[in-house]
Amino acid sequence: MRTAQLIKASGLSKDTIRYYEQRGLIPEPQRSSNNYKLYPKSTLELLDFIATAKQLGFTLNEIKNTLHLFYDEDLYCDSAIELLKTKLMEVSQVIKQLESQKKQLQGEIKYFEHKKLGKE
Amino acid sequence: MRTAQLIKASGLSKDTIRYYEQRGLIPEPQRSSNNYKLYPKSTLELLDFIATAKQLGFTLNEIKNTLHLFYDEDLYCDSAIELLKTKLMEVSQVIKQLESQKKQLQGEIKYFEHKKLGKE
DNA sequence: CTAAACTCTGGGGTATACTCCACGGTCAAG
DNA sequence: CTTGACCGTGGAGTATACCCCAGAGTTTAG
Repeated sequence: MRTAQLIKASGLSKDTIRYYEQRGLIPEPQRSSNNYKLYPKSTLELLDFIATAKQLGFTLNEIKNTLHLFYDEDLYCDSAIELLKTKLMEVSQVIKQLESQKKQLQGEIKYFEHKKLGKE
Repeated sequence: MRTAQLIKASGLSKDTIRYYEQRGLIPEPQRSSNNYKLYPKSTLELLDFIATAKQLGFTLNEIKNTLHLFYDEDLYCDSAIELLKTKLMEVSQVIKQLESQKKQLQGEIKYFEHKKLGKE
């Protein structure tokens, strides 16, 4: 498929696709005689894989290091599980930090509300 | 106080302080005859204010727009409360997103663990 | 045949919060 | 008087994930 089709099918912009190419997330496509890019179907699946991984909180770099899971998914349940668990811990960690931040914010709000009462 | 003292007292690097100056978060200090910077005490308090606001999740831009609260704190309980509540909602929102992300991750892990069992 | 649509490339810009480097002036100690 | 600590400046670099623009070739519809 050509660029336009891939754009439509993936929902990504040309620049994003190009960027992924430059970053080595998707393979360099073949070219037709006029130098237009010709993507194999697998690229679309790969873009979906990337989108999913992004949703799960993986960065493009992390995804790049995980591409073997896409190409050889069946062989690497263990690595996949490990990666997912690591990311799960990271996410949980961030949530914890944010929860603490939330508490601090609530504390500050109380402080100012109290102060305000004192003034009235 | 001179730069070195402010660095020690605030725990920030010279570059960070300079950056805050450039961004307009702290006022341009006076200069001694040799062109050395001379910070008033208030700058240190201001840096503490900034540090607190950062901890609460405010960006430098947001903090900059909030500086009147530092300079005139008593007069603006309402604005402070409003800002804090807005930020609280933002943080809560991010937490929600992360919670959903966490669930997705747990789902993926289950999927791969199930798959793994099927193979054994 | 021409204008519009499609495609390619290189390169710059965005936002965030700094860090680091190099060059040069200034000041205190020995 | 020299050496090292201190101070100042401008400007580049970092990481992330793109977006936007301009210039130029290609193809398709009318």
